[in-house]
Order: sequence, then C-alpha cells, then structure tokens
Amino acid sequence: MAAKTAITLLWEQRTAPKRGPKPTLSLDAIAAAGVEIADAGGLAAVTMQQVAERLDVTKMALYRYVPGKVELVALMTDLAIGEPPRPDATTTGWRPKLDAWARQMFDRFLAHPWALETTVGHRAIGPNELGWMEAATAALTGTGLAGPEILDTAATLTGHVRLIAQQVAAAPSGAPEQVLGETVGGLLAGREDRFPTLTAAMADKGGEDNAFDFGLRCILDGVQLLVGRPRQ
Amino acid sequence: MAAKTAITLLWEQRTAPKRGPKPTLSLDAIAAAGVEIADAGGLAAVTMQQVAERLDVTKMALYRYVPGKVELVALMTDLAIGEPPRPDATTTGWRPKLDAWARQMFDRFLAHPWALETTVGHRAIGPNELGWMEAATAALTGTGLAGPEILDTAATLTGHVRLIAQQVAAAPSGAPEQVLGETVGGLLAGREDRFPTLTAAMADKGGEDNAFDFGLRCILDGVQLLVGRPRQ
DNA sequence: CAAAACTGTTTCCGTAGGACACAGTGTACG
DNA sequence: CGTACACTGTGTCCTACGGAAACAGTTTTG
Repeated sequence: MAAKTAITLLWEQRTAPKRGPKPTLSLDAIAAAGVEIADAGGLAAVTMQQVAERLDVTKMALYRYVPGKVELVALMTDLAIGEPPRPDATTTGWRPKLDAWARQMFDRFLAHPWALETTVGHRAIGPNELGWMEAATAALTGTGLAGPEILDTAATLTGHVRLIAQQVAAAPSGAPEQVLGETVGGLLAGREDRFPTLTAAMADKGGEDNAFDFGLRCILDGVQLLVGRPRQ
Repeated sequence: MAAKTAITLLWEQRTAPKRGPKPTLSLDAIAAAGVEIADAGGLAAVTMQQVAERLDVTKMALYRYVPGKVELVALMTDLAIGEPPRPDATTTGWRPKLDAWARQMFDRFLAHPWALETTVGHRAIGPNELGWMEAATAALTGTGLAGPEILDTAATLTGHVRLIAQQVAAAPSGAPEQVLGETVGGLLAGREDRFPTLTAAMADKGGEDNAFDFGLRCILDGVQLLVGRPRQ
C-alpha cells in the first residue's frame, strides 16, 4: 500500500483490487459504522476497537482500508456532513437562499454534533464539504459582491452556525439560552457587584431570545448593505 | 481531599494547608506550566507526564492539586484567556468598544490557539471568561437593546472571532485567505465544472480580502440597525 | 512524643493507536 | 494445471496515556 493520504481516500475513485480475496469491508461501510458510533456516543467513543466490533472484524483489519484514525475521521466527517442541499428552485433571491443554507447546515451539525469537533483546523476537505461552500457561493454570485467578499460571507455564516450548534449540542435538553442562563446564573449568584451589566442583561426578559435567528439576521443585514451598495 | 470540582478550583479562594509539609507546587504554577506546553506543542502535547517533568515532579504529584486532566485544562484555559481588557476610557460608543473587544479576544486566541479547542461544549467557566462576557455586555448596556439581544450579540461576535482565529491558527505562516486559496485551489483543479461559482469566486481578486474585518463589520452593521431602531 | 494531616513517590492497571509478521485466499501467468 | 504473487484478515507486541491504590517522609497539633 502506498500510504494513501486522506485527500486520496476522499476524492479518488475507489477501485476494487483485481487479485486476492474479496474484501469483506468497504470504505463506506467503515465510515458509516464510525458515524453511527459517534452519533450514539460522541467522538470519544469512536475507537478502532469499537468500529471493528460493529463490523465483526478485528481492529487491525481496518488498517487494510484506512491508514490511521485521522483518515477515518475525515471519511466520517464528509459522510456525516452529507451532500449539500439541492438548489431549491422555488426560493429566489440571495437572502432566502443563504438563510435556508445556514439553517440546513445547522440541522446537519445537530444531527452529528461530533462533526463540530472534526471540522476545525488543518484537515482534509472532502467533496461534500466543498459542495457546501459551492452552494453558498452560488447563492451570492451575481449580487455584485466581489469574490473575496462572497467567501468571507460564507465564512462568517459558518462561524455563527457552528457556535450556536455547539451550544445546543452541549445542552441536549432545553433551549440553549436557558441552559446558559442556569450555568452563568449560578456563577453570578453572590457576585453581582463584580459582573453588574451581565447580571442585568440576564435578568432582562424583554425582546426575542433566539440566538440563532438573531445572529443570522445581523449578518445578513450587514451583507445586504454591501449588495445594495453602488458599484465602484 | 473532597474531590474538588473544576468550578471550585476556578472560583474559590485558594487556602494554604495548615499542617503537613510545604507544598512545592501551586495551582497557578501547574496551570502556567500547562499553558507553556500547550503554546509550544499544542493541546495534544499537554500530558500529565509533560507537565510534571516541566515542574520537576512525578506525574502523580499533580493529582494532589488537580483531580484530573479536565480540571487542569479548565485552569489552563482561564489563565490563558486572561483578564478581560480594562475598559478603555478613551474609546466611547458601543461600536468602537465592541470592535476593540473583538480584536483583543482575537489576539488572545492567536496567542493560545489551543484555547479554541478547550472553550467549547459543556465546561466549567472561569472568572476571566465571565469577565469577557461582562465586558461585552457593558459595552452594549444603555443602547436600548434588550438583555437577550445583548447576549446574542456577544455570542455572534464570539463565533466570528473564533472561526477566523481557527483558520489563522491552522495556517501559522501566511494570510489565512491565501492558505485557504491554495488548499481549496488544489482541490478545485480539474473539477471546475463541478464547483463553478466557487472557482470563479476564488479567481476574483477584486475588493478587500480580510475575512476578520469583513465579518466583524457585517455583524456590527446588523446590530446598528437594532440600536437605531425606535423603541417599541 | 505521638497522632494526625499533608506531601511526593512507587507500583500497577486498563485502554488507546499502531507496527509487524503470519497464514489463508484468490487471480494471473508460465 | 500449478506456482508465484497480490491481497486479505489475524494474533502478538510495543509505547503512551489517564488514573487508582498503597506507601514513606514531613510538619503541625494535642
């Protein structure tokens, strides 16, 4: 084996070997098993042993298909992120498209919270992940925004989606805002003089409190100012 | 030892023991050693063994001060995040204040990139981290925004700061936009028909390309619409 | 001076990722 | 048709990690 890299595994056509015994496993089956384990028990539960047991194989058998765990996680990630949403012909306009895009990405991350941990830092980007970027870019193409501005918009939206998804995933029961209130509220008790405005803000029940919608609207409002801007 | 929790270690006054030999270590020294190791070699390099070696102590000696590794990481995190920036009297207005706040948080995360990994999910929040929240809240108090809106604004800004910091940290050399271009550009080569708008956007050199400034301005613009909004 | 409290150390264990050599299996070629 | 080769899954071994438990030395308190 020529020590296939993660990029190769993610992007290259998978060719069945010509000689030797029939493989009992496949890259997709291995990745799917890993996804199931991660969905059920978190990323920490994904060990070579666990994945192998689920496939009724020895741990070392997996190394015939995957060079190491990082490559396995890369395959799992691209599988879990899934194909980007089909461009919905009914929704027109960049803003509804981006809004739907962000919400669908949010749903994907909620379905596979562990993917939030695996999609950070230096990593191999798979076809599906790149497809999501393409979808966001397509929504903004033709609005008059420059290329870098389009990419930066997608990045900003991603940051917001990820942050809220992380908060929701950390508190599976109940709204994230409520859980935050309990945690921080407990810490603030008896220390109101040290954190006065924070105490006041948390006590104020006025206004809407949907962190996801709020941030999404803020960002899209900011982008709208650029879209409506006169060409220079 | 009554199995002190991370919250206790972070918030409670540290009282020196009355009997027994003088401790050769302290919580601060241990946390500082961990921070140095993490700064140099990343979070993965922080093992009990490494921390102990740096302090010329056995690994198990650390467990006299810290119940486990998660608590150590919590202490390291609050130490690395550091005290929030002193409210600068010269900068007035919520927008310059928030702008400076975001940039200073960005710098902190760049100085300790591993803190990006430790400040996610269920965790014990320390005094410094809460102080940063207080600072952001203070900047927005009096603008007419409701409490939840203030908190959501801070959250949205945090998301943006974190995302860009992650990208920069992943590419220590060179601008993040450039590194992203090389990585994605390599993947796009030969697949332009599959990712048409993404290819076009990456080829476009027009406009500014500073992802941090761009997103920050978008978010603050969106907030400004709320600040200028008539009270209801 | 002895008991108690506290320190740092030694030893041990379970689990993780992974290297390596081995034996079985199926195809291609002489 | 048989043998060499490529490929598979397996058993064994190693290192490193977090942590439990019991131990020995040190300082204060009665």
